[in-house]
Amino acid sequence: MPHDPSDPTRRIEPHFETEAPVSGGIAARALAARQQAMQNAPYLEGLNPEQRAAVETLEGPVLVLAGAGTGKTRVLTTRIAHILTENRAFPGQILAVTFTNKAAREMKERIGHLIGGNVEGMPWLGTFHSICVKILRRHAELVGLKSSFTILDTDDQLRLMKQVIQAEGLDEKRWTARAFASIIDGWKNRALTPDQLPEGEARGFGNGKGRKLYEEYQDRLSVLNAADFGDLLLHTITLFRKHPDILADYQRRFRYMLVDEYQDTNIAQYLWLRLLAQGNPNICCVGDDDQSIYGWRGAEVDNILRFEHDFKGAVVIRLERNYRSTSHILAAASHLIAHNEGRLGKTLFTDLADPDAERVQVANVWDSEEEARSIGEEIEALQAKGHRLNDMAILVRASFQMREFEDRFVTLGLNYRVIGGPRFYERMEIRDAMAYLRCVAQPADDLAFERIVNTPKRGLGEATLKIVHALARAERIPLTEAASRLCQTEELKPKARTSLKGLLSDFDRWRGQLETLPPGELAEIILDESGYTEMWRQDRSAEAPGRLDNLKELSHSIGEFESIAGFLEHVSLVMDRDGGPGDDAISLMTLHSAKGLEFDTVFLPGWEEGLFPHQRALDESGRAGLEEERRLAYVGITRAKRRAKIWFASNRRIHGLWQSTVPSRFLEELPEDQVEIVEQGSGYGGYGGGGFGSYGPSRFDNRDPFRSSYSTPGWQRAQKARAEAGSSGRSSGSGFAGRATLSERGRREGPKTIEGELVAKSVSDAPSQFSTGERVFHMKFGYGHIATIEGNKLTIDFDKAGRKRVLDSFVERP
DNA sequence: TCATTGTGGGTTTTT
DNA sequence: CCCACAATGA
Repeated sequence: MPHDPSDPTRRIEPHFETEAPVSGGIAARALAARQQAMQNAPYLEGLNPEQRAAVETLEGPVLVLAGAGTGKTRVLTTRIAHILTENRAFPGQILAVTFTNKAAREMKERIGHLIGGNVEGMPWLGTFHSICVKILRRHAELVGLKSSFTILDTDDQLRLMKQVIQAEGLDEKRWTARAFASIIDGWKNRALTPDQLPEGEARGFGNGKGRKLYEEYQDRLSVLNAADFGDLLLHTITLFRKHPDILADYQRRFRYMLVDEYQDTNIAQYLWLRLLAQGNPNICCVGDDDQSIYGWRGAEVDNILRFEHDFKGAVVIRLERNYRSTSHILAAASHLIAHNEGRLGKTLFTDLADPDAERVQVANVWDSEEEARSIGEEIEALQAKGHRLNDMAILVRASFQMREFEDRFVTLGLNYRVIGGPRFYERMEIRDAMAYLRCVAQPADDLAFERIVNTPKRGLGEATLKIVHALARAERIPLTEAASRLCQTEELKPKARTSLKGLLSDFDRWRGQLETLPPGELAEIILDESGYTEMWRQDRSAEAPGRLDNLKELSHSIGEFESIAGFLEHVSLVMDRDGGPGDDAISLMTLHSAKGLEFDTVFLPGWEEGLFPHQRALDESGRAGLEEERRLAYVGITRAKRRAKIWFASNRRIHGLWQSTVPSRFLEELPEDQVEIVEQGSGYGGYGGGGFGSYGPSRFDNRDPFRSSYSTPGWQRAQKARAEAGSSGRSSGSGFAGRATLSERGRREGPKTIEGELVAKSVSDAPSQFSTGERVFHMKFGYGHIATIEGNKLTIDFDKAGRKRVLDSFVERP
């Protein structure tokens, strides 16, 4: 631990040596410290009594049940500040675990603010995984790895599993690598090593070969000196179990333990925590059982439900005072979540009286298209009243729902931002580039080698690779090693041999530059000399320029690291997405990725049976699945600070087929008093209007006279036709608001907008007047080049705004 | 080695 | 319906 006197954290360190004070006058000392803290601990000010209790109850197990918006992070960070200020422990004696890097970063930052200094001295604040890596690097040999082990990403895992499945001679279609990956994941989430698998489960996969495959996979990992994400926890648990001395060491070290988002822990994480807490009961878990939405990836709500049972003498503190939302929103959310049985029970409340507060709104639309249109109108109306797009979000259940909104926003010229989705480090070109770097920095990295050996094409196809593989496996040596041996022999075709030789000597040359060149520069050299950048420059496809940009960005960010190795370590654990708030834009994301965020206005579309709650959750997990879906709804509503607006459509296209839908049961579970049923301003004619305004057993029933009795495909087609006729008809009748906004922007005259929409529907395959590559101008997005054309829909790479899909009627030649 | 056709699957995602 | 991926043929 650093003891630099200039280090600002220095002044918060205790006066004692390595052991924290546990005995001898502790009571007196604690009292004195507390009194001092009460007097001059600004960080305690403004905490409500429950928060304060959560901060000050330092000894023994504590469960803080922190409802949405009740100041959970504040409690966690203040608690750490409190431990430090009261001299209960060194920074290095506090273990604080989070799930995401983002959460860890935020905590570090906020602690820094609280105690006024940096928190470099908190080495054990991080994600479960990063802390495990830290531990494993020290004791790697004890779990069959070398300290330099690499961490595989999902892509590498899949390829490895595929090899294992092939090696066992199984049918790859019947037993896919993907399925195997999720099964192994499940095993690792429950901390099951191959020998611990229950017989039934072991037989369930791969014609009864499950255990064998798992063993093989683990074996391959260890030969590669690699670990997957699950291994990081699993190996640490194994380490702790097999080496009580090492465990005792960590138990002694961690005087205080804090866990964020405890409701998201899986069994392995729970066991990991329990092992550490056995030596020292000062564990504080913070979480909200009502926000447990990750059961499908191994999270055990039971962990939080059973806390008092698992940690004897636990104190449970409930944070129910909400600082985020209006009372209407809280009432709606509370009412809904009260329908869950498996919960510890909390009721959120707020003291903030807000006479202008809007009730939660529920609106019905004919189909998803009208849903998008109507939400678009609401957004524009709010915008006109001075609300910023940054303060609004659309939260969907499934990502396919996003497309309709994107299309709509593009037509409206409304700035939007999709949160989530494929991340920077998951893009193909970035993975390829990183594979090159891995080959150079880690010569034994077979997976990286395989990935790029023939990218760009250099005549090293399957045939060559097979030979290299055979030798590598026979000799148990890395592929690069096998390749270089083969270059000495006549086994390969001359062409392949020359090419392979060239690649290997490139690797050697770059390795020689590892020490001398700055990492960013070297990365660029590697990508250039390997021909990788050239490959994309030659590529005429629309994505190529973007990929080149990404590569540039990559070598730029490598420049910020000490070494390439340091960069790789960072990336394998910190798969952060880039991009901050940026311009004013509405956020579009799934309910899952909205957890932890908040917005003034939240739009919640798609509340229909089958979609939300999702049919598959019901089918696969029954009541537990339904409850998790309900928690997801709860998360969605509680994201809203001032306005929550829920939509459900009467018809939705599912797998290409139009289906009439039933309103979500969650709508019935909202409290009548806080909810307002809205007739869409966009005019909603006769459809379903009959059921509105009057509450009853099924207040959201559309009363469509046809729905219940007709469900043949032919009838559905007829309904669809009717919907389309209806929608354009409605547009002319009541779509004036939308059109006015458009023409105010000076884009098009009103009628043309409608024409545009009609055109979009009816003659979408008419040839466009534009051609690919042409430079065009768009009112909202500026200049750009046409990437692709489908009918009258253009995909354009804008200079500033990036790639967008727009209707051709909105662009013109410059 | 590449382009085309066929097939299957379609919820949520972090490390 | 639409996308991604795998097998197939030139």
